[in-house]
Amino acid sequence: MVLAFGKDSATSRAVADELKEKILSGDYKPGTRLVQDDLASKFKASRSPIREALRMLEADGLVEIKPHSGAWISELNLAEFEEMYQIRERIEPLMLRLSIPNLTTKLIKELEEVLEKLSQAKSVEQFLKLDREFHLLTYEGANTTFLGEIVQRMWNTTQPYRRLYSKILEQENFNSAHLEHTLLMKAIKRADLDDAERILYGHIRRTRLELKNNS
Amino acid sequence: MVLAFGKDSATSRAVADELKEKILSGDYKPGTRLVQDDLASKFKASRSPIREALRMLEADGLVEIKPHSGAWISELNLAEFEEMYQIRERIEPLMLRLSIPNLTTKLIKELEEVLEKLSQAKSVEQFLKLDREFHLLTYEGANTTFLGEIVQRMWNTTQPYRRLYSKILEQENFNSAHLEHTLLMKAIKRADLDDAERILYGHIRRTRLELKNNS
DNA sequence: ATCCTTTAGATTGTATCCAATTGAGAGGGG
DNA sequence: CCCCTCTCAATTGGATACAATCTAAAGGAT
Repeated sequence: MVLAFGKDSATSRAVADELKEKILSGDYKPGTRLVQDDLASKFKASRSPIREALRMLEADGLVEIKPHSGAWISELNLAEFEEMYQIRERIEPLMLRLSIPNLTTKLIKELEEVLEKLSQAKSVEQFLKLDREFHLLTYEGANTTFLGEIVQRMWNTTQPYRRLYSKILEQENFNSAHLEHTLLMKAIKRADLDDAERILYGHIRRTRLELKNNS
Repeated sequence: MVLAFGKDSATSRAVADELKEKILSGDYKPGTRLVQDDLASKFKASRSPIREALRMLEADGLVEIKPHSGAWISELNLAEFEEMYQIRERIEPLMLRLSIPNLTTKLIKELEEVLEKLSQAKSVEQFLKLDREFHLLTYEGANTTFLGEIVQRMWNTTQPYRRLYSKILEQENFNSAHLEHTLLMKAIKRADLDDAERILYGHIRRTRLELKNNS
């Protein structure tokens, strides 16, 4: 074992975390085959922890395992991407509702700073990173067991594709996004649960439809 | 939605399926510790496939694994149970909307038969079984990749608790449920997506609130 | 040339052995 | 009497060896 980074010293967890990083950052691309022996030698471990790591990534939706055949980094077609967004439309507003009452002033200040940076983002890469940070921060107050996991999994698996599809979106989209983010911020600050839900729903929905129309 | 009882010959999958059955049927109860050696001798296999099976069950939300410590059958407290229902309120109406346009006449006939049996159910056990069958059948037309998995996972992890909590519900609850089921059936038959969504949302929500008030 | 069958190599699945970690109980100090 | 530390048995995590299975290329028949 060479890594020993994650929170528990288990090698399998460390391998899973490292692979996750590489997939989310776009380093490993969807459709890539993951061969256990290769990973084992790359991480200087045996295949046992590698296999466990692959199972963990499967649970995160990042990897697909076909029995007796192999493991591949999950691929989404446009229909599946749309499905994810439809699910997000329904559950992220709920998560936001559960979160807002528990947001501390410190978190709200942080949110405003991220929003400010987001409004000045120049590259697509930077926009994606800050957009993710902003939205996940708004959920920080939600004291949930399962919803947070589901939401995070959605963001994870769609991540490489947001990067891909962002390039086909017009500047106009980013303008709309900024306006919606600003409205969302205001609704959060006055703790208007219904309004916040509605704005977020519209925000995700609009993005989904723009993607559909531009593809 | 395809129920896809995995038909790959891997023993790890077989073990996972068998354990899943036992947990869902209430044979193995939440909180029970699963010791790898015991399972290995029980299934007459080595620990390797057992460990893989446990990882699969973890992905299904049926088991929790603590590093270097062990695996336990997932437990839900009331708050978590409520959270699950809140999630279901949001996503099952979506799944129903996606399903209805693709429901065949054969499926609708089947639905009506289940509904008829459901209205005559005498025992709690029978009611639970038929209720599950009815609802999951209404989703059969949904041609989804992820939503079906999420929904099924929700039904799975809450299963032992529906059995538990059903006993504290009044007869009145079952009457309401029957009326709602009938309304839902009608909405499905006339393919009224909005109405079907609304009825299902209310159905799940009412159940959640009744549980909250009676606990 | 195309399709089917065969077969060898690569890869995944399982068994077994050893190492690392946990946690419960014994024993000593406050 | 309580609490803290230490030790050891039980259990999980990882490495290695071997078996089962899949895949793709080669060869033969139509």
